[in-house]
Amino acid sequence: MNLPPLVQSFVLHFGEMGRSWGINRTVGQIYALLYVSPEPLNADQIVDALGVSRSNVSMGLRELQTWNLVLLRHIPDDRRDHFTTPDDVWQILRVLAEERKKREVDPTLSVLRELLMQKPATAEERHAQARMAEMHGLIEQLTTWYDDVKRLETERLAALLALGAKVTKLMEVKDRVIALARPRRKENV
Amino acid sequence: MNLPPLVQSFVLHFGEMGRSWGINRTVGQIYALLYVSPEPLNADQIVDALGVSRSNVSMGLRELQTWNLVLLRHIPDDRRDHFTTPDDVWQILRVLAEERKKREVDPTLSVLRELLMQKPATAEERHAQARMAEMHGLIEQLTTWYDDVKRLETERLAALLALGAKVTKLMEVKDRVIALARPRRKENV
DNA sequence: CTGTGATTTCAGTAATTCCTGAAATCTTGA
DNA sequence: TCAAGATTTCAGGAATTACTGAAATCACAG
Repeated sequence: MNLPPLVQSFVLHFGEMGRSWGINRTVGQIYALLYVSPEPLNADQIVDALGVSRSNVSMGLRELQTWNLVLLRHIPDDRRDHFTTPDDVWQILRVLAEERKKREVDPTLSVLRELLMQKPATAEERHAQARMAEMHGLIEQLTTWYDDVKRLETERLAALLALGAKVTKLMEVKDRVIALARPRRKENV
Repeated sequence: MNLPPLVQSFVLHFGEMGRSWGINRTVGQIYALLYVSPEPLNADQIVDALGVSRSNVSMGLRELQTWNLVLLRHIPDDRRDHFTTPDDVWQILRVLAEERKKREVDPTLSVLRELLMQKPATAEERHAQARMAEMHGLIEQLTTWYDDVKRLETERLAALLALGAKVTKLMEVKDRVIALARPRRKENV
């Protein structure tokens, strides 16, 4: 591996971290390298930088493309493909969230739905199904929220984050205002 | 494996899913089994249910305990340890979020901080550092939000989720009210 | 203490995943 | 159409991770 020390540390860290992210070392390293690189890189440059085989880089880039984490750039008068990452980190976050949901959450949701349709044959199965229903309910709430929030422009999303838990204060205020506006019923929202 | 069909499907799914979650098949299966089981189970019952070796179960339970995903229950007049999962799914979610943050986010944050302290030697390193700063900023915003929100009681958290993107509407209203209250300055928040 | 049963450890093996070099395929300029 | 360069595929070996059975350790009732 032949990289400036700062970049190398970053790349190595991402390589190791890849483990807990479900991608292999090389894929993690390629991503990190492209992320910090000032220019798009072609496959051979990645080979040189990381010291892994050409074919490994090819497979790694492929995987990153299926994750939509990498962009293809054409450089004039150069036949080779060059790669970058999107440069807006919020955009990267969105893509990452979407892909992880697709891989980690959606399949589970669909299995749960399927199992919840079946008729339990025993008390044990009935209990199991009740537990699955709880899990299903939670996941559905989370994904509904996510689908809702992911549409926000970055500006608003950031504002929402900045507000954090203080949002609940806002909700209380809203409830009070509404209560004032129509004071006849007690339980209104 | 010797389980009612409904439970078996669920357990098998979690075993497979474990891959993309950084845990191995057995660990995923043990967790799923405990999650749907009406009673706490001891290690031998898990062995029977899943058809894996006793030592594998022992290691799996160990890992689940380091994740804080499993509870130890003592059954009167029984020397063997029995295991369950917390039964509140929201609680499970909290634990999961906390653990994943600890494993997947915190190490990266600390590496980034460290690298950002160093002096860049070249233009390339300067650019890399700028990119790292962007990433660091985003992660910090997210974790600040998370630290804030995780303290909410389940009630409020659920209300917040239900509101979803509509929160921004609320924020607009707030801004308008404030603008009305002090109309002299334009850019106020 | 001691004996019984429960649990963990660990070395070896099985299974899986990763990576490579060689060959095949694709792409494009001449 | 061909040749040169670029990229991908893939079989096999390397590295890593998962799992097992046997032995060690632990916990506690008698």
